Amino acid sequence: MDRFVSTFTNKIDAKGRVSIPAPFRAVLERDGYAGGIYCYPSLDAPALDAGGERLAQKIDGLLAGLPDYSDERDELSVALYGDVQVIAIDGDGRIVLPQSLRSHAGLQSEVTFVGLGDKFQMWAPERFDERRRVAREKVQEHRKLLGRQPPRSDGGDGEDG
Amino acid sequence: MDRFVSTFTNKIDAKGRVSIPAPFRAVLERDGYAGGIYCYPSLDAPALDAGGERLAQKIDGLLAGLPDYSDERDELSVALYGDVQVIAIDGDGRIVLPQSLRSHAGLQSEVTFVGLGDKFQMWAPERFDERRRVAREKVQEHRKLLGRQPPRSDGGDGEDG
DNA sequence: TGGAATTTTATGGGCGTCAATGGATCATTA
DNA sequence: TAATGATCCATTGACGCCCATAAAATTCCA
Repeated sequence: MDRFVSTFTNKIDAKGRVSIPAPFRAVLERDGYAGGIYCYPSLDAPALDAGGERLAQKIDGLLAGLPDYSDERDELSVALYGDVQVIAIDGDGRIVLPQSLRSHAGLQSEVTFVGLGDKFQMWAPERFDERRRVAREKVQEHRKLLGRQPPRSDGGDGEDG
Repeated sequence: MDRFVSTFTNKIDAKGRVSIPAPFRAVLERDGYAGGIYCYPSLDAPALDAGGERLAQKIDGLLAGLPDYSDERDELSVALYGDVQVIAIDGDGRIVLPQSLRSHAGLQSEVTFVGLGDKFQMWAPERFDERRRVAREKVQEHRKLLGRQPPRSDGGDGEDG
């Protein structure tokens, strides 16, 4: 299993250090950890996106499809690479987030790590709670669209919620 | 195809551990147990939903159709993954539920495990009794509509811890 | 068929390990 | 030398792992 899953909340200490949850570290190592994680402000949320080598390769893959020196490629590479920071993990599994990233996510004393499969996000706990509320509503909508079919002989997905 | 069926009630011990009913464990193992069960708050009930790899694949399947780095994917993956916790099963078939999940379901000293086919739910026994009572009434109404009478005297349905 | 022996389960507790956190020491550089 | 950052060390609390016990179910045998 080499996907980021589950959520964890850790503290930021007086020096600005945060422990990356051990399960996430394990994923990063298996992913081919190369000295640092890739971290950037989420495009559509007050949070930070982060990941390892696989995430970096995915970003590369998106650019690969576009012709060199096209406007799209320039714009997209600025959007994708422009704010990316490579952050080192210390011997105890901790990172220090630069001020610019911290302010984007409004991080104060705690960080909630949210596994999203190929990458993970870092949130201020309060903001994540709010987002989660919204997210649950959206899932309910999807559930109405996808699930909730009359039970077939197969049984299928009761999806009772 | 192995499915989660029946209900069982087990105790939460002083360390917060609960035994997963042996029949459910058997289903999880045949399902390709990979180190933990996937668990999240039920969307429309004071309970927890849980399952094994098959449930995880269902969640992944919802995301599979969406392009990487689209807004939809980001939002939906937060929605789907955000609440999910991966919970390890110890050598004796027990799990420890995080505080956040316990409070959603109001779990105190006992947990009622309810099989729902592809997944199962965890309830506080009192709350599940209430839910079951409502469900039975609805079933009775259906029977009347279908012109069938309950064949047996029916009483409690055993199956408890 | 009935009862004894054996296996499976649920539950409780002890203990060692590891992760998270805080603090100290050392290096680096302005 | 002061300040900043990086590496190392220490504590503590949680968690994983092991064993013990009792109850229940299952198997086995007379």
